[in-house]
Amino acid sequence: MSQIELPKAYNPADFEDRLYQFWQDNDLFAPRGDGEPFVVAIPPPNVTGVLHMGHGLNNSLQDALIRYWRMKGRPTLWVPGTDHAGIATQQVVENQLRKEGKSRHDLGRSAFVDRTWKVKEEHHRIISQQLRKIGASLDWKRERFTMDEGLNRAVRQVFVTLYERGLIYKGRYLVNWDPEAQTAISDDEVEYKEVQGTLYHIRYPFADGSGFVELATTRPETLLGDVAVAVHPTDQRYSGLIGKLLKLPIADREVPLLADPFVDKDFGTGAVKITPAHDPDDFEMGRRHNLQQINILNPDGTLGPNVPARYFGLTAKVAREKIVAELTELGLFVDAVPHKHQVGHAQRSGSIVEPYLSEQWFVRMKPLAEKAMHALKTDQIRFYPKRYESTYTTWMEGIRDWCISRQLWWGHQIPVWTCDSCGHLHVEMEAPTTCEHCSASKLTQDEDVLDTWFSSWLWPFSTLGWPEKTLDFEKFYPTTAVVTAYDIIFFWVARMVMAGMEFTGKAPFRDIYMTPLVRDAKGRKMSKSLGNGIDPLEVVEEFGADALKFTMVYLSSQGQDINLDKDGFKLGSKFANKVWNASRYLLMNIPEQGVLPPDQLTKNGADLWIESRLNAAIRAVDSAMLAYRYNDMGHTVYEFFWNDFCDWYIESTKLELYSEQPSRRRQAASKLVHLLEESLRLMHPFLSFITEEIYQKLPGHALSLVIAPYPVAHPDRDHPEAEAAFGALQNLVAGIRRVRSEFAIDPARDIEVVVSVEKNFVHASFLRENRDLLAQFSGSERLRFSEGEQKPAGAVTIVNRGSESWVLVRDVVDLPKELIKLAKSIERSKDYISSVERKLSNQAFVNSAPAEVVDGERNKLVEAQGTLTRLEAYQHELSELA
RNA sequence: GGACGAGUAGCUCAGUUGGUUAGAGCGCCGCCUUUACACGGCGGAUGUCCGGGGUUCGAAUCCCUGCUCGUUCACCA
Repeated sequence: MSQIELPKAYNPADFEDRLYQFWQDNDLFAPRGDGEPFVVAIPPPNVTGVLHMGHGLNNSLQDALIRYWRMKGRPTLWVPGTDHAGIATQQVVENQLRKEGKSRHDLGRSAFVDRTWKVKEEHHRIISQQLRKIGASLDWKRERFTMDEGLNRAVRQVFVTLYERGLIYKGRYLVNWDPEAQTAISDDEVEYKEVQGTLYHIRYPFADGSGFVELATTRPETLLGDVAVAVHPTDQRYSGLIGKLLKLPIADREVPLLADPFVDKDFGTGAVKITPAHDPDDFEMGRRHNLQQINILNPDGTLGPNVPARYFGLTAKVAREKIVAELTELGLFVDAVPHKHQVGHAQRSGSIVEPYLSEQWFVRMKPLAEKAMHALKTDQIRFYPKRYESTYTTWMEGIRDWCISRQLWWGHQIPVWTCDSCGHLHVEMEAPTTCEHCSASKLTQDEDVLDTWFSSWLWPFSTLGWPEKTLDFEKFYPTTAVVTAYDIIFFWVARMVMAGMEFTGKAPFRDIYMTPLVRDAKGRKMSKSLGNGIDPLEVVEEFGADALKFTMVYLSSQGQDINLDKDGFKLGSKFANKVWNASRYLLMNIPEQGVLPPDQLTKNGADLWIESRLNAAIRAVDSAMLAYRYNDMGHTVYEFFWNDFCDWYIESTKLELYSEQPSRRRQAASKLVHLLEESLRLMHPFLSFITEEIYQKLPGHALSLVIAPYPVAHPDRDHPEAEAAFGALQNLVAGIRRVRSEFAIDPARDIEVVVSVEKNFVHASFLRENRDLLAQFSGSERLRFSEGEQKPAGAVTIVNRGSESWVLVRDVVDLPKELIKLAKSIERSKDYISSVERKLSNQAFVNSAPAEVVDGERNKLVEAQGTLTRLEAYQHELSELA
């Protein structure tokens, strides 16, 4: 029969690239057809680097989703794109320059930006290549970049609109300052880490020489910016002293002692120094008391203006030591005690964040957050898993204004122009040529750029053409789902909902699936510094893209992080290998007279059983998809294909496949081909390349699996009775196999088995009809059914529900061993029976449990008692022998 | 300090509304190179479902409590 050959070894590298090219050449990733679209905008990777395993996971999961819905027939679109990643990308270029001994200022803004574009191009090329390698079915014609012309327009439009709505303002505030990147960053870009610091106790003398106030601080160097000392108004220790002046050492200023209820009486000495320009709390307190703000830092974090000359240019660390030394000399230093506290670090550069006074642009977030909360309350968005709702809500409730200006060159320059003559502000889409106020023609654009997230938060609609009313926007917005890691809820997900609600009046997507995080085998976060990351491309090279995707799907449960080393991908690779080999086997048995159409197939018990199992698998995948339960999808197809289809169904057909009669061979082979074809469609979202490669070899195949219909569960293929009957057959076979294994009977040796079935056992006739199958599976050509005969002496007895089987292995029976095992089985059986009996004799159970549960227990009891009877008879017989 | 999550087989973890004699993958043990697959087949062993209470006819599953880990948010100098 052998007609079609597949290479003996599964080698994904042989066909993956070719197939991806084929898919692209035929434009199969473009949305097609009518109906409700299914749309996902890719979380745009940063053009700073290359893809890491987080992308591997995330894009594998999206691809499975996209391919499934595409096969389901919905117009399906997955929009590709990348993010310019302001600080990160600028840093890459600055690091390059540093190696060349230059700074960005040596190049100048425009040359620097040009150079950054080149870095962008290079990384972009790699990233898009990588996404193709892992098989991501993105519609590349629609690819976008956060700084392409269309998105620039969207960004400007949003800035101008927010400004006009009074939601953007400029102001001089204390912001988080990254002294390394020398830019402001938002609150969300600050990561607090616990650091072992020191609490310094120091004294400030009263100006009139009447003693001193002792206070505690972790940052003595900020003394140079102090403008007051505060205590709690009801603090007895300081009553009567409020309002007196203190002489600030070193800085030689006089500062007042104030009362403010914010101060905690129980911390330190109950007195706190106030540095409004360098501490958020002090900033607030300074405003309440109308205090001066004295900035003492340069943009690079060294001490700068407003400090004594000997402190100029010192780093905070050095200045701190110097201050402590000077205070000691002055006799004002009391003590230094170890103190753990939280210190903010910049997410990107890792440097310690300085609260820093500067003029920045902010977005007023409360009104936006309210709309975004409304979207959740009205079920316009749904989180999977649901518990992330509270993360979202909590953040929205505590929202603070968003500092959006960055002192960088790489990014969207702020669309604000100031008139050189009169200082009038113009917030416009395009550069104005004359001042609307004084008609002067010289205007200067704000030098700063916008936070990267100010373009990312528009992603679901800006990529579809907004603010233009494009066909894509009309048809594909709002999108359906966003798939991303949970650590990005604040930065991206929440803000996208805000932007969607504010600018389009709609939530930008309905479903929010939070992926797990990939960690290393020890559960640590993968990071460059630890060197424990896994390169998804290496996984593709070693195991194939299908192995990558299948493993990721199989291991992604609801919200549980995945611990994995590279060997973990063997899971997917072994499964793909299994699919390969089973398919190879079936392909070499394609009937030479051609595959029979489904309506000419005659179905036996095993056929009905596998059909029913397939139906169940399809339903399980369908419901798992709706709930984003990836691991369920993976387990379902794995178990269906491997356990049901390969281990039982294919094995069951061998009898037919090797039959003397060509018609029987053709029947069996045809059924197998149809089932294989349907299985390939079932598995295509999870094993895209291998299923396509095999599908392309099937007789009568269509253009591609990518656009083939996903299998549908047909009620007329449900056969619960066939499933139960086949289950009984499987149990019987397992029993015989166990005996074979336990008695170490050579698999090649034919044994004699006699099966005695209870007359009224529901599956009695099924078992009899499938004698040949039982014989085949149990390796017993001579297997027969007893016709009222007695059990032959010395046979091993296998007790099943509704039957017992006698295996004639007189010579090899190890009586003592067999008796021990039997005793164990009997004990277990008795325990079980008594537990069921207890249940059934409990009136409360019988009365309150549902009838079907009670009936189920009754049936179990009857069966178990039958089983026990047979076990005991066997035991009796064995003891006679012994 | 708050919130959330986790604690189930040697390891990594499933276990959806309470009702299975508690499962998977890997690992381990035994047999088998049976004409698709040794990345295989067949069989096997291993669990006070973290501890303690409670609700219920019935709890790995619900409630309370304790312990241990993790994540995240938080202005305490």
